[in-house]
Amino acid sequence: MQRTNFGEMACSIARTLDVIGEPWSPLILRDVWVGFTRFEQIQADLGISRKVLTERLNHLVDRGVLERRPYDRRPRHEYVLTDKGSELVDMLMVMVGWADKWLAGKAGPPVLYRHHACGEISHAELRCAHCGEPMHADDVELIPGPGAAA
Amino acid sequence: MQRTNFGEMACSIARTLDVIGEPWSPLILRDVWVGFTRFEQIQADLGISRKVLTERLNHLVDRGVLERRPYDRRPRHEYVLTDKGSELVDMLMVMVGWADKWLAGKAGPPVLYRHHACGEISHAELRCAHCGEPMHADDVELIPGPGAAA
DNA sequence: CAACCAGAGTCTCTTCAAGGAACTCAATCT
DNA sequence: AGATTGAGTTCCTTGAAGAGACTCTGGTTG
Repeated sequence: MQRTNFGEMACSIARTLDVIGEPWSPLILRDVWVGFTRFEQIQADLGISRKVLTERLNHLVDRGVLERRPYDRRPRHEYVLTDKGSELVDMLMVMVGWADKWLAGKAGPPVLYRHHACGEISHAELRCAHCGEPMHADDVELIPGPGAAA
Repeated sequence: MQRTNFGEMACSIARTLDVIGEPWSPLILRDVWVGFTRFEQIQADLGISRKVLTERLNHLVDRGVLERRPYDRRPRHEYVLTDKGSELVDMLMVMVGWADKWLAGKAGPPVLYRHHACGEISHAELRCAHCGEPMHADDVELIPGPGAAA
């Protein structure tokens, strides 16, 4: 789908999009996260074309986000999140929080999240890794980093 | 691009993807966030086709993520983030944090973020809105919510 | 006042990805 | 031996992305 090569841009957002920047990839990660780990399960759950699912899984494995793991002597495998992939789930949780606030409508959110540490139904919010205070769009100033374009 | 209608799925991730689920939209939001607010600026910065940029901007305005605002009596406008759009920037900050950790390579991150509250170079991390403890992929249990499919 | 210019699109055409459906292949169950 | 199942492949059609030229509107310049 991507004709443009986002991976080469000197932009961390573009680089992330090079890995999961078309709509199926986040949904595939979600499925693996919640326990749909096999090809047929994911295909049936999402209704994605088998061809596209094959491509996306290969891509995600290539990029080190998923790992293909045999669960039988037969040609049978399941897909599991690597550490790298697991940290992408943070992004999914932010998407969920946003959609639950702005798009859920009268029916309310389809899924709720219980936090193990406190046992409460909650959602994720962004905090500064340094001081712990909230960190949103207007709370930061952008400055060029070492990998900035020349 | 999307042949599949993600907006109708009972999944908050799919609903978010219906709004910004192809690769250009997050980059457009980033541009508006950092101050490229006019059509020509965004087009030149991203190298996106004018046709596609027009489509994406209209879509983002339709969904209430951006607002089209005249800055002259002539047909001249700029695009600004609404509150709804501003909260999507949270997602972009998580993408940035992930790419800076896993994809930046030797050169290091292209952009750094200084947090106004503490003045330090930092990045965003996810905390439970209820107890303030870290909240990642393995820290939550998913349970059906009121808007779950029947 | 005519000519020129800039911003913000629209139109057209080509190429490539998504969707859908049928087919393959290996190993196991009956 | 034949049917079944998981996990893909292959082929075809449709539609979105990309590139570039064209348009339209209201200033600005000579």
